[in-house]
Amino acid sequence: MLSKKTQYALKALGYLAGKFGEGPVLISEISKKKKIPIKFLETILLELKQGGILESKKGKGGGYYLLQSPKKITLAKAIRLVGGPIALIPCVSLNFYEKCKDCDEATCGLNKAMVQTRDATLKILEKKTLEELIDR
Amino acid sequence: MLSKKTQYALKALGYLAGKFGEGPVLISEISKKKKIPIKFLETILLELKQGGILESKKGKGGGYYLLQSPKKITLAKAIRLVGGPIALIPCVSLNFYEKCKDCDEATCGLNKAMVQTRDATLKILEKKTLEELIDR
DNA sequence: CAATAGTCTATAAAATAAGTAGACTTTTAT
DNA sequence: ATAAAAGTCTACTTATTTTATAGACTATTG
Repeated sequence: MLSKKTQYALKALGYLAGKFGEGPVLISEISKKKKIPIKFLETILLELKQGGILESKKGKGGGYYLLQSPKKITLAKAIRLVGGPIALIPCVSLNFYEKCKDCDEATCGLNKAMVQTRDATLKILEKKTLEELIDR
Repeated sequence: MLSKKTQYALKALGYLAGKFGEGPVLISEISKKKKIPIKFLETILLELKQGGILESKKGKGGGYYLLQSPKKITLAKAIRLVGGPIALIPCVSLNFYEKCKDCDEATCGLNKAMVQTRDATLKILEKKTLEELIDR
């Protein structure tokens, strides 16, 4: 399951995607519209900024905005930035790999099954973009 | 990510799958071979028994064993018994569904993307069985 | 220079996961 | 019968992660 934090991040990004090209959006506006606790949202947006997909502006007229077109940012990328692994077990994660202590990956049946699961998931999450998250 | 508990469960089930038809297997044996803390393993096996895929026998010569052929038990079933949802968000889970507070599922883009992800994952996890987890 | 709005540091509360201890029950073999 | 084996049950404890909050600080604008 995705953490609440990751879900908040995706909702916030969806909102920003809908406002792409319209200048900075207030944290407080996103918080209200998407019902995300504002302080928690602050840290999430900051993380996304440090991850390179958002930019911000301080002072009056400031806020957050997407750095690239929503079409250019995949869900896989967004999830990894705040939520970590997409794979179901560490020994099968591309971006957060950790070796299994007690099993040989070459012969481990669980490993094989999880690789396939990961690939199937990624095939979708790397095709879907933030554009798909815009409210209609 | 699957919890450690779920991973332990799958490893234990893989071990039992390899011994299918050979009578009860000691908890302590599984614990040693699969390096799973024995007390934790006890609770996991009990849960799997209550879930209907394992049976146990007490007393000398006792232990745990699979109730059906390893081929008959899918990974999806095993994961759900101990680990809960396979879907990435609750509003898209078949077995652990929870309604979203603030979004309409019919129009929510995230919902759509997650339904597809879930289906892709399930397609694999419902095909793979415990047989695949047997050490070679 | 005052108001606005994001940033940083620090912490706290809540939930979940992981693991342990020990008494209890059932079964088997002697 | 009875002792040993082996799973069961109840009740904790500890650790980790998640979620959330407070408040001071910094940058920008008019």
